[in-house]
Amino acid sequence: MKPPVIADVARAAGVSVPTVSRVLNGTVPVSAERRARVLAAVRELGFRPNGAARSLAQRTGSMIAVFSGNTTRYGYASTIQGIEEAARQAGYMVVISVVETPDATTVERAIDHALGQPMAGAVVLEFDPAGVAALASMPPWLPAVAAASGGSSDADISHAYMDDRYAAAQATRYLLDLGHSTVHHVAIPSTGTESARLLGWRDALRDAGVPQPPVIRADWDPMSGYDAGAALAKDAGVTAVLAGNDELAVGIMKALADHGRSVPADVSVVGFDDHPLSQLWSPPLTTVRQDFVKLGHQVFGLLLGQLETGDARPSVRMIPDLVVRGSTGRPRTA
Amino acid sequence: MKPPVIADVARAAGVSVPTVSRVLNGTVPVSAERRARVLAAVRELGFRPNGAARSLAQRTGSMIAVFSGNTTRYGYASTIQGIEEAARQAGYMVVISVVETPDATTVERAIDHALGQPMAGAVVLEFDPAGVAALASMPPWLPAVAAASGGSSDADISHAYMDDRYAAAQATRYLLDLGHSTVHHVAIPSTGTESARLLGWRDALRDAGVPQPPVIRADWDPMSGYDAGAALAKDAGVTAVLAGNDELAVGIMKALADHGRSVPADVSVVGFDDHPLSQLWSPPLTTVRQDFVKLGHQVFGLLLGQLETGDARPSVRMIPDLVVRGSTGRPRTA
DNA sequence: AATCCAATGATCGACGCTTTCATATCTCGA
DNA sequence: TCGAGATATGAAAGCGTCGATCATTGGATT
Repeated sequence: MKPPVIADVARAAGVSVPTVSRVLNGTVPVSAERRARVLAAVRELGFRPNGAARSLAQRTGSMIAVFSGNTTRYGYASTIQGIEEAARQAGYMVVISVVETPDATTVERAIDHALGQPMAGAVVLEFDPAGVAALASMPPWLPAVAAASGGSSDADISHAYMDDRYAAAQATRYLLDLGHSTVHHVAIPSTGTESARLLGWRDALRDAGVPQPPVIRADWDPMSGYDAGAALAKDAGVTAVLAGNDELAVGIMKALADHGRSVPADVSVVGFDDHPLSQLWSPPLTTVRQDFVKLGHQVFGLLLGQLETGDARPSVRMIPDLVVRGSTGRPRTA
Repeated sequence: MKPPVIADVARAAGVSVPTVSRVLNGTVPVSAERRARVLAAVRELGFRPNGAARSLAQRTGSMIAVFSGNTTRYGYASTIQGIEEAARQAGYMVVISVVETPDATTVERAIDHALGQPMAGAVVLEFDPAGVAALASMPPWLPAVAAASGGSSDADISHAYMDDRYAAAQATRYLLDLGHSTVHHVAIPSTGTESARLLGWRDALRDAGVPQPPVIRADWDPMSGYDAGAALAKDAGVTAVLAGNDELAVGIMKALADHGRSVPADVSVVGFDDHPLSQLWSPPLTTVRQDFVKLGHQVFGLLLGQLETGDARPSVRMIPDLVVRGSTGRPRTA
């Protein structure tokens, strides 16, 4: 049992192959009568044009590759969802290419693999070192854009980015304004240089002329937030923490609670991302809301523009906003 | 600037086009010296075979389509990750095709779109009505498998499934054994028939000869769990709740807390899925652990077997296990 | 040294679709 | 009524790759 091809349709409709093609693509007028015959044949046979042949003939694909790290993380999954929605709208399919580590072999393998297929363009999720490496290895002839958090490493490529540096500074200032003498930071893994969130936190502390506590490094696992929180809990001087993301914030809060320090009475905690569960926490988490789905829409829009006009669009900046909930308050002594 | 083609490589290496093809595919012996020249040319030009031409010529793709609902939900995202890992291992790319609703138009569009590309096979995430509908519309010539939770609607297609019915019954019995007089259930959206989780819950209650409270219907949004929890909180007779998933459980627990009922002292709550954050809750959530990543591996294995041997593999059953943490305990009066 | 048999390289179509290009048909104004 | 222009349609030529068929070379055999 094989799928029907265009010749089968042509035969069934009693027309030539190109005529069928013209009806399907609607570029050239076809008489109403033949058009009807063709459409009827298409429906009857359940014909679906062969994408491989199609992209071979018009030397352009209708798929876009998304290079991403672990797709189960909230920010990644949401951004991909946004890209997929926008792509589907525009008639493109999304191919996921996971790049787990930034080493050359892994990156090359992923790119080779993806670009072995007929791709119209690529979106790189430049949220981690692997993304940065992938971006650096993109072949020049492939239209590509990047979604980033806090600026891109590659100025030649247009990108949509969350201004996390600005937002982190804002969140830090908010804590400072509440009366906290300083703010600690538990950082997510960096993209090679320091994460924009860390940079913004540092900016705010510097501008306020406040001492900078040492950065606590965590990985993507919420449990590493727990470990960081446990360390923080032992230091009575800690009254405010900016977490690199909500998962980490949750781990931190749990550790704090387990060590007898209450949130927000003893310690204020601010997260990052506005994870769907963060508002259901006790207390509800104050966090920096990131609209990743919209970021996905935007970055795909950039790519689409590039695909249609041929030249790159200027980058798009998105500003996350602070959502104040129950996990932050004035320090005891203020 | 255009990507190099095989003819460019042949010219650069001073050999014929088929020779390059043979070096690349390694089917027929080629002299060591020419082979070296070809490989050098490939590397230098950055040549990558055109997938469209390739799949057209050998009429088989190296991509597999995954039909899924909203990809940001934990179970979906994790399963897709598992599929992607296994597929990458085996040299396949994963194409995401989101089917948002079960209506014919949406399903047809998604399938048309995906199958327009050269697909080797398809995996359907049969976790919701949209998945069921997608499965029903799969063309017969495409090798397809399904990942399901609690049995598949289609006996002709091999599937890997979590035995949620069994697991839900087990979890319910666990609560009953703790001394609760009955167990309430907040259900996730069903797949057309009732969800396996609901069925298992009902099994356990029936077998125990215990009255079945009315089912509370929720959707995928954690906030709908909150609403359900608020309703439950008003009924003093409620001492145990089996939630359709962890997100819902979190919402329920929050509502319970907001209404002055403590967990687990007043009400025991059991979740489903073992979401990464559920152990960091206060109290840590007792839940039914589902290894979705492994489910993804398994279901891809099924597809791969089918692709290689041509005939379908028997279905694979996976048994989730109950993880007892802090959100459950004996009822006050027991 | 002549013949035959590997071993290896080159030529020649598919594959399914799009896209010139040429042809048949038709319309309309002079 | 006839020719020019417009228009629908068909024939043919790729798109980049792979597989089968042919042609060639070198060496081994007698």
